[in-house]
Amino acid sequence: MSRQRATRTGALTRAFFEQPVVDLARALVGRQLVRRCGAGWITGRIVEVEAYGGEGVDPSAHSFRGPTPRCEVMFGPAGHAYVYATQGRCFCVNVTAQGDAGGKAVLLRAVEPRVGLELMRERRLLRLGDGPTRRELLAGKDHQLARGPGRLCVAFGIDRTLNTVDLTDGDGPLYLAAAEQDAAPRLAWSPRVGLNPTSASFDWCWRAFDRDSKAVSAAPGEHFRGRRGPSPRRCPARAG
DNA sequence: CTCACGATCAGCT
DNA sequence: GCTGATCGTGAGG
Repeated sequence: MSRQRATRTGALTRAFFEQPVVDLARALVGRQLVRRCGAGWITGRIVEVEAYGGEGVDPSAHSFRGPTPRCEVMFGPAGHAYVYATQGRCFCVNVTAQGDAGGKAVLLRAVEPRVGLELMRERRLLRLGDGPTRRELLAGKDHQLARGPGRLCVAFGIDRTLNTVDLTDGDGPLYLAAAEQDAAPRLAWSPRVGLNPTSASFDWCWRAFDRDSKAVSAAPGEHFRGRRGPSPRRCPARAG
């Protein structure tokens, strides 16, 4: 899978992103997310993602009913950022997949911090009151800095101004780079987080995560009010 | 216009 | 571990 040529900055090339969306999801786990901040950098290792199947395929994709001003970028070329505000409080960042097929993208759900921890901590703390979450970060639980799609965007300074940016541009504000040399993650697959467990698409195991990372976020069904989903083991583990 | 929605935090049990 | 408050956008009346 490492036939992608590294550029000067190590940015992944367009061909990498032009894969079927579930394949792209699999391939993204273990790669590095790189955020340029002025003279400095923030980087981390992607440990959890979700594939979204696009127009007419996936009822939980923003693109299901076709392009809207919000999700338009999902209908463009592969390898661009789709950043949206989830009901106000947070942003989420997605990576667009094969551009000709209509609205397919991979949501980045969690990252293990590598470089720029101080800046990430500063950004997270800026938005917190004096509660348990603040105390956790001050106690050195760095795996919590970018655990979850909204927290990831806060830690990396990702907001709607980065919507549509080209993630293959190693000179840009945000891009994706090759994995560290050691890291072939042990992958597991599960239903996506936050779906109603009674919905048909709950059975699609389109969430991929690194079984060995503490930075992986919620279990499937955890955020769905009032009900617990079936165990992830119900999903056949797919070959990594 | 109203309504539903998802991720997070704080506060409580 | 659970619950309520909160926010911006899209969809429906």
